[in-house]
Amino acid sequence: MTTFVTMDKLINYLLEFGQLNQQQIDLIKGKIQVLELKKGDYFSEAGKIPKQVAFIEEGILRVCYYNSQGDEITKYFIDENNFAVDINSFNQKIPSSEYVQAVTDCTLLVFSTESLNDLSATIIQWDGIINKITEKALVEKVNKLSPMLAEDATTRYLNFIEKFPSLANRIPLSYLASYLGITQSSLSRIRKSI
Amino acid sequence: MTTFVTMDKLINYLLEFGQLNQQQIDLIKGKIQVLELKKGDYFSEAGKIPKQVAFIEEGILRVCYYNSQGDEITKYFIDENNFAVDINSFNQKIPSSEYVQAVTDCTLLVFSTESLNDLSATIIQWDGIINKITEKALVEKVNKLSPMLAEDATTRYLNFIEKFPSLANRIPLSYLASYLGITQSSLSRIRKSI
DNA sequence: TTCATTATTTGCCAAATGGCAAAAGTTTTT
DNA sequence: AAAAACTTTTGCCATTTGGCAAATAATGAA
Repeated sequence: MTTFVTMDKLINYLLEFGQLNQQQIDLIKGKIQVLELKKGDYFSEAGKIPKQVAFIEEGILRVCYYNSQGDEITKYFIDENNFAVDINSFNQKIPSSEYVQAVTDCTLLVFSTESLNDLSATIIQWDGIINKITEKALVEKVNKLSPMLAEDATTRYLNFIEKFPSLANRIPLSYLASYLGITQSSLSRIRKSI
Repeated sequence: MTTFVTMDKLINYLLEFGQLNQQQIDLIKGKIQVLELKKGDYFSEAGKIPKQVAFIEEGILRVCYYNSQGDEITKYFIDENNFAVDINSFNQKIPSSEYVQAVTDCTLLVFSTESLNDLSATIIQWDGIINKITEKALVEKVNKLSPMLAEDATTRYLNFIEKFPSLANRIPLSYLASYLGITQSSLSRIRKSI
């Protein structure tokens, strides 16, 4: 199945962080590979060195890992109009310790390492744009996580619903419970109590 | 009181992220202002637009804010050999929502906005180095915060002690309790139980 | 030193969350 | 449709943490 993808979301997103002329935009579009993931598919896996960066055109991904007790922990969810990559592993070219998995069917716009290198070498503003995007994404993650510690589980759940209204009842309890830092049965009880 | 400061820690730290020749190093050193803070002093305050970036040569800072209920929350601690700045407010030149306070007496190496601009314009590698440092610091924060949600308060406290062995009993309970996401009395009980 | 102030600990009880296993509900496979 | 596999809910009880106020300890000022 092929889906028509305009890439407008991506281009508009990039333009928020710097100017690009039409020639540069066309160059960028030419580097992109469209990747459709079905719910449950993995975009990248622990143990492998990530070789791609994805912009989420449509859908929701989650980043997860296994902790020292062997529990699968959802570190965070990433939604539409954001980039997904294990930035540390990608930059340092070391095996990732995380999985990136499609929580819903997704349309991803994928850049390979080589494409990114080309863009970096060709478009003078590229690195600056990417750095701004990276920084903003990380700051957002910190600002999201930090207050969660002070909130009780019900509040964390309500905040999740607010951010991902369509998701709460359509993903496995385990994804959400581990993200919220509670057990599945506690989450089930919280749901009932609301 | 004037303290002799070699700035070696800073230079070595910068060199981890990129190469610099002696001339560049001297230029950087010339832009630095040494700032001594006493325990409790503020490096920057909420409501103000941050105009400085600090490298912690000696001591420990904390970043804190007031939540919607008016509680003072310690967002994180920053120790020696790290930069401190409310990066969002600094870059966007908007008033900060956070305080940066000395938890112990500190020796800071301070760059002003203008100095940073000069260095950025003069040293070709500067932006790259700063971006790498920024990214690494933010990734570390995410990786630190994320597992805390899944740990119980005692584990979080033990991890804190491990990272800041000298601090646990020398700072107000309130700093630490709000960082750990528990009340002061809970922290007091956890302390006793260990 | 003494008083005043502030920080920490403690007691008491309530609320939140965990652990485990069984029951109920869903989905997938045959 | 039935069976199997998997997910979610629930019961029961233990543990953790919170809330509040009083007691104690530590700190700073007069």
